Amino acid sequence: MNLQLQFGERVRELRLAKGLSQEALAYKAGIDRTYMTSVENGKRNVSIQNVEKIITALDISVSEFFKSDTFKHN
Amino acid sequence: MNLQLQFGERVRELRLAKGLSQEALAYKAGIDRTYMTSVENGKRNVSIQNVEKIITALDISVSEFFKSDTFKHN
DNA sequence: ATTAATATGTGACTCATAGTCCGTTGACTT
DNA sequence: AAGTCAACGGACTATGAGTCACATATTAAT
Repeated sequence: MNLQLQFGERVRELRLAKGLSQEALAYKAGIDRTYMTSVENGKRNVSIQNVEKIITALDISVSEFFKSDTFKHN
Repeated sequence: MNLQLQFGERVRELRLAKGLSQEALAYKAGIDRTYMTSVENGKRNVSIQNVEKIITALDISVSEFFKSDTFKHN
C-alpha cells in the first residue's frame, strides 16, 4: 500500500536530479501537470501504463528505476 | 505500453517457479482468479496498488521483481 | 467412454476512481 | 510587479477494479 508513496518519492528524486519542473516532466510523459503533482505526493493509484510513461520520460529503464533501496524490502 | 505485457510475463514466470496456480496466487494477493489471468496475459492496465499486492504475494521485493532483463531497456 | 476435478481463459457488466481541464493560491525569484 | 513552480479544488469523462457465467483443456478415476 505504500508502493504508491515510494513511487512518488522516487519520481521526484529523479526529476530533481534532472533539473526538470513537474510541468516539464508531465509534458514529456504526456500526462497532466496537476496529475503529476498528486503522483509525486503519493496520492494517486497510478496505472502501469502511466508508470511506464513517467519512467520513460525520466530517461531511465524500469529496472534502474526500481533499483533504489526504497524498493528492496518485502 | 509494453510494461503491461512484460509485467504479466514476469508474474507468470515467478508464479510457475513457485509452483503455484493462478488461483492460489490470486488468493494470496487478495484478488480475483480471473483478474489474475488477464493480468498475466497483459490484458489489464493494472494499478500500482495491485502491482504491489501481486509482487508481495510472490514473496519478492519490488526491486528484485524488476531486476529481470525484461525491464532493462528504455 | 464418461465422469469429476483442476487449471486457465474470455466477454460482458457495474461501480469506483483514474486522469483531464479549468482555475486559484502561496512561496520564492528577479 | 511579473514570472515560475508546486499544490490544491471542482467538475467532468474515460477507464480500471472487481465479479460473474461460461467455455476449454487436461488429467485421473470409474
